[in-house]
This record gives sequence, C-alpha cells and structure tokens, in this order.
Amino acid sequence: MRWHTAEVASRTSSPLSNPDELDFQTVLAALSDPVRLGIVAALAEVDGVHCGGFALPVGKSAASRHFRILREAGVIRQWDDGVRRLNSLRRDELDHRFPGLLTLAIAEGAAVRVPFAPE
Amino acid sequence: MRWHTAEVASRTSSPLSNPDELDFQTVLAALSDPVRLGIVAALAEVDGVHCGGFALPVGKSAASRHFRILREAGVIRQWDDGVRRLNSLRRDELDHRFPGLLTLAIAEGAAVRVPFAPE
DNA sequence: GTTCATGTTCGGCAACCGTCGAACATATGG
DNA sequence: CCATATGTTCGACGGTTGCCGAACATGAAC
Repeated sequence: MRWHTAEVASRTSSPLSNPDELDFQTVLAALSDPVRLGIVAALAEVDGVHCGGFALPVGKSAASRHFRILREAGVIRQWDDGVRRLNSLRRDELDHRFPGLLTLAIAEGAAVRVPFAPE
Repeated sequence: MRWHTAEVASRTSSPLSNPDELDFQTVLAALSDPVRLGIVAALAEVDGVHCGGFALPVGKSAASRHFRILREAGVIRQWDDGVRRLNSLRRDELDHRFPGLLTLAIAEGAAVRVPFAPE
C-alpha cells in the first residue's frame, strides 16, 4: 500500500501537535516577532509553502524554531509531504476564535513580509 | 497662577511620552503579558484609575514598568493629578489604527482581569 | 519644615528568547 | 547501498524581560 501524502510527522518523534485550543496571549507573542509576522504575511500571499520556500534572514535552526512557535500557537498548520514540511495559515480557526486579528496581522505584516526563495 | 490639573509629567525628568505612532508588534508585545492584559481589561471597566488603584500581583517597581510599557506602546495614556498618576485606554487611537484589536484584548483579557484595590 | 502617600529609577538576579553551528533523522533518487 | 535534500534537535552564547528591594523625587497635608 502507498500513501499519497504523509499526514503525520515522520521527521521527528514528537507528532506535530497542531493545537485546537488557541490562547490569545500565546498568539500575540507568536505574532510579535518580525520574522514570524513576516512568515504569516507571506503565507497570506501563497499558501502551502514548505519551510525552505522562504528566504528567511536566519539560519535553519532558528527558522525551524519560528515555524514551531507559529504551529504551537495555532497560527499555522504543518504537515509533511515527502522530504518537505508544508505550511498554511489556520485562517478559519483564527477568524473564528479571534475575529479580525489575522486580517490585521496580514496587513501590518506586509511591512516585514518575507520574500520567497528563488526557484 | 494655578493649574487646575497637571497635564505634564512632574514626577520624573522624562516628560511622559505618549506616542502618536503606534507599532503593531510593540502593541502585541505589550498585550501578550498577563499582568498588562489584565490592566487593560480592568481599565475597560473603569477608566481613569491611578496606578495604585489596581491590586496587582507584583511589586511597585514591576507595576511601574508595566504601566510604562503600556504607555510607550500607545495602549494607555497617562497623566499626573497631584500625587497620583492616572491611566486610561487610548480607545480611539487604537480602534482607528488597529480595528478590533482592543475589543479582542478586552474580551480575552477578562480571564486575567486585575482586581481593583480596596477603597 | 516635616511627614506621608505615590510612583519612578537603579542594581541585581533568574528565566526566557533569538541566534548559530554541529549533529542527527528521514525521504528521495541514483 | 550511498549520496543528497530537507528539517529537527542539541548545546552554547548574548541580549532581553520580569521581578524584587532600596533609594530617590514629587505633591499634599500638617
């Protein structure tokens, strides 16, 4: 048998917790960092980008940490696809739980939006 | 001549800067602390409370710091009245600059709202 | 002037945060 | 099997943050 897409974490032991309880202060803290806000703004343009698809101003380890903070705050969802880890905004959950916040973050994050990596 | 109310800082040398340019990330950072979010939620109930009017879970110096962070982020406005320093939410500016954010903060901050000091 | 009430500032401390480099783990492709 | 690509994890480092107590500054009341 063959899975058309791996929906479970296989890159690490911890099983990619995408939380269902969103905490206001945790979300604010996640969005108050310029790199993370820039990622959110970029994901608002193109959804489903893998971690390496952004031209981040930090190294791999710091980038990995930023994505994990965004995921654990419930701002983004992550899932594995082959060797890559894809990212998308949790628009519906955020809009439902904190109406207007994501819209605001996307608009304000435009100033620090992260560019996409070449090819 | 006599001033009916001191509208300028006299308690310290730095002249109580109430900024007119509000930065999104700075505001988020200010609101992501439980004590400060609790102060905002309390100010939404009763406006114009002096610093000592809250029963904060921290000492004087930490409290002073929290109020300063809120003021410098543009979340609250402060002015002196005799020996006391009064606080109020900058509702209009916040609503105009970040529509919906303060409403959200007040609602979510209810869980950590700070009590008022006795008498 | 003296005393009291109210906040601010300073120094110090512990904890946390953002970053890096190196090592590791997993999937894919020869 | 081996090499490569993609992320994660670990240990370390420096900077920031939140907290406290002590000292200071200001205004009011006596």
